[in-house]
Amino acid sequence: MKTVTLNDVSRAAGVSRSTASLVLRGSPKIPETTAERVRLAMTELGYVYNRHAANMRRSESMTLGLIVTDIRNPYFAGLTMTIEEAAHTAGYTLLVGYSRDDVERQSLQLETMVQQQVDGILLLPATGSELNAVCGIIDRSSVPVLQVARYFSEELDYVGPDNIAAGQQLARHVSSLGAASAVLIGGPERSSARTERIEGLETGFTGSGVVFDSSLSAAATTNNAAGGSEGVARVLDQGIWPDCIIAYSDAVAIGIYAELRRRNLEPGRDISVASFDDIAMAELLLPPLTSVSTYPELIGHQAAELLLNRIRDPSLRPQRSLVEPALKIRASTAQWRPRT
Amino acid sequence: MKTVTLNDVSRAAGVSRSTASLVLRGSPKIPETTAERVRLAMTELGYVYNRHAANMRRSESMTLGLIVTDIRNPYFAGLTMTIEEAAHTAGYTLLVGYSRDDVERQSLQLETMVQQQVDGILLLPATGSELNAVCGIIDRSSVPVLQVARYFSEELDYVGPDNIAAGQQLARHVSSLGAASAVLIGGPERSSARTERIEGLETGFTGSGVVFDSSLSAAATTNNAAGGSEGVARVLDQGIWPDCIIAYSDAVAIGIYAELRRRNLEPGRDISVASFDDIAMAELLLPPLTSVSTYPELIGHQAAELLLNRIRDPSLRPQRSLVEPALKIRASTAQWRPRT
DNA sequence: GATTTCCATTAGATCGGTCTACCAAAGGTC
DNA sequence: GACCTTTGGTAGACCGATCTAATGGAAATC
Repeated sequence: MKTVTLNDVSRAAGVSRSTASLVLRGSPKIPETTAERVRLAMTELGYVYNRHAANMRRSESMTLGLIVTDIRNPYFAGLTMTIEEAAHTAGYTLLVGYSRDDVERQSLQLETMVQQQVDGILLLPATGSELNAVCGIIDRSSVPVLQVARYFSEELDYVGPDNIAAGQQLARHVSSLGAASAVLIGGPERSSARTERIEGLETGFTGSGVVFDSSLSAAATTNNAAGGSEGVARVLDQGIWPDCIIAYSDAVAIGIYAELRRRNLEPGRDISVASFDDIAMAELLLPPLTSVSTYPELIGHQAAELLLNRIRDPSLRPQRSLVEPALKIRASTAQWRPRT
Repeated sequence: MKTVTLNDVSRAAGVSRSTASLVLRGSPKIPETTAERVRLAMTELGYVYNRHAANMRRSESMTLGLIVTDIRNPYFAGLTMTIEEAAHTAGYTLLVGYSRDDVERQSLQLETMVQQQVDGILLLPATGSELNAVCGIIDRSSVPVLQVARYFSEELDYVGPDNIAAGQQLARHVSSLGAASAVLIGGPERSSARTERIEGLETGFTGSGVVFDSSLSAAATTNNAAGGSEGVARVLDQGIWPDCIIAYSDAVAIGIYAELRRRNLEPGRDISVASFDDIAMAELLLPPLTSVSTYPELIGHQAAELLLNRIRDPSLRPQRSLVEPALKIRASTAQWRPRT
C-alpha cells in the first residue's frame, strides 16, 4: 500500500502541490471553492499529513523532550502529566525518557532527543548532572534546555519550588510543636532540591532550640519508600530517637511510616513525621501526613510556558521561576507532645 | 549559527557525502583510515545527526507512540517505565500521551502520533474506545497498534494480565476465609479488564456460598482513590455491610481504606479488603493489602517485544498474550473472622 | 486603450540525509 | 596483453513537505 502524498492529492483535485499545501495550512489566499475540492480529495484518498517532511523544510519539529528520573514517584508523575498537557495544547508532542536518576542514561536520552530534532528539552536532572556532562550535546545543537525541580547550572532556565521557603515553613511548624530534635531522612544527596531544603530547615530552626541534623542518613538513600525505611533504620540503630523525622519527600515518608511500625513505633504519636511535596497519598495515609505542598501542576505549567517562550525568543537571558509552597498540617505532627 | 550537515563534514574530510553517510552507519566498505578522517571532521565541526532527514528517506521514524490513561496510578507508571526502557534498548524513542481516560483526547493523540510517523503505537485504551473511533486514523496510516492492559478489538494485538484467573484466585481466597458476602468497588465500568475481573470473581465464587455483587457501585466510579471512597460510601449508605470489599485496583483500595476509617471501620478487622495489581504501596499500607499481582513490568516488556515483532513483520495474525497473575495474601484479609 | 493592481495559482529549489547505479584503479588469472 | 574481480568511492535521484519568485488573466485606474 503506497502512502498518499500531497502530490497525489493535488493531482486528484486538479491543482498544484503548492496549492494543496496552502489549503492544508488554511491560507486565506485560496478561495473556499478550491479549498473544498482539495479537502475532498484528501478524505477520499485517505491522506495523512507527514509532519516530518514539513518539519524538515521548516527546521522545527513541534516536539519537546522531557526527561525525568522516575514517575513511580507520584510527584513526578503529576509533573509529567501537566507538562504533557501544556505541550499538547500548544500543539507540541512530547518525547519522554526516564533517566532513573542515572547520568549515563540521561546523556543517551539527551543525545537521542537532539538527534530527533526536538525544539526544546525539559530536564529534571539526574543527581550528579554537571554542566560539562550535559553541555557537549546541548552546545553542539543549541537546543534550549530548561531545568525542572532541580538545577545544576545558572546558565539554563529553571522552574521549581521555593525549597528554602518550604524548609523554613516546615522548620517553624516543627519547632512550634515543642520538638527538641529533628532529623532529615532520604533524598538524592547532591541534588539542589535537597541542599535547598536543608538550608531552609536550618535557617528555620535557628534560634528555636531544636537540634537539627541532616547528615545522619544522607549517603546512599534514595527518593522512594525504600530510602525512607533504610534511613529510619540507620538513625534508630545509632541509638538516636528524634522527636521529629522530616522526610525528603512524601515517597520517602511512606517508607518511614512502614519502618517505624516494624519497630512498634507509631508515627504521629511516638515520633512525629513531616515531609515535602504533599502528594495525594499524604492525606490518605494513617495518620494523615503533614507535608509542604510544592504544587507540581503549577511548576509543570510554568516550565512548559517558559520553554515555549524561549523557543520563540532564544535570546532571552536565563530565567528562574520559583513556586511558593504551602504547609499542610495534618495528624502526623499535630498530635505531637513531649515524651513523658 | 548554521547547522552542520553531512555535506559540510564530507567537504572538510575531502570525501563525498555518500562516503560520509556510509561512515556514519559503520559500513565495512569504507577503510578505517578514511572513516577516521571523516569522524574527526564530525567532532571538529560539531556535527549532529539529523534523524528526521534519514527517517524521511527510509520511511521509518524509530519512534513508538504510547498512550496511557493516567500515570498517577503507580500501576500505569510502572508499565510506562518498562515500555520506555524496552523501546530505548531497541533503539526507539517514545512519544507519549496521557488520555486521562478521555476518548476524544485519545483520538487527537493518535492522530498526532500518526502524523509524527511513529512506527507503532502502544495503546492503553480509554474506556469507551471502539474500533470505529480509533479505526479511521489507524486504517488511513496502517500503523500497527497494540492494546495494553485493556482491549476493545480482537483484530489488534493485545498484551495484558489474565484477569479472569486473577479474579478466580481472589475469589477462592476470599471464600476460603469464610466470608459470606463480597462486593466489587471501583474501576472503569465498561473496560475489558473490569469485565474480565468480574467474570473471574463470579466463576471463582460459584458454589462457595459467598454472595457476590459487582453492580453496587459500578456506575461513575473511577480507577483511583476518590473512586474507592465514593464506592464505599455508596455501598454502606445503602445499608449493605459486606464481609469483604474487593477493590478494582490498589489505587481504589487506598480510597476504600480512607473512607472506611472515616466511618470508624478498621480495614482487615471490621471489613476485609482485597484488590488487584499489587503495586509497591500495597505492602506498605496498614494493614498490608492483599492483592493479586499483575506484573506490569512483564506486561510492558512483552508488549514492547510484540509490537517490535509486528513492525518487522506486519503480516502476522493478531496476537494475544496473557500474563499469569499471583495472589499476595496479606493482613487486610488474613485477619478476617466472622463478626460475632 | 494602455497601464497598473490584484487575485489565484504554480514551477522549481530546498531541507539533510539514504540509496541505486556506476566508475576508476589495482590486483589476479589465463 | 586481454579479461575478470575486488576495492574504494562518487553522482544524482529521492523522500514529502514548504517557500520564493513568477505567471496569466481579470478587474481597476488613468
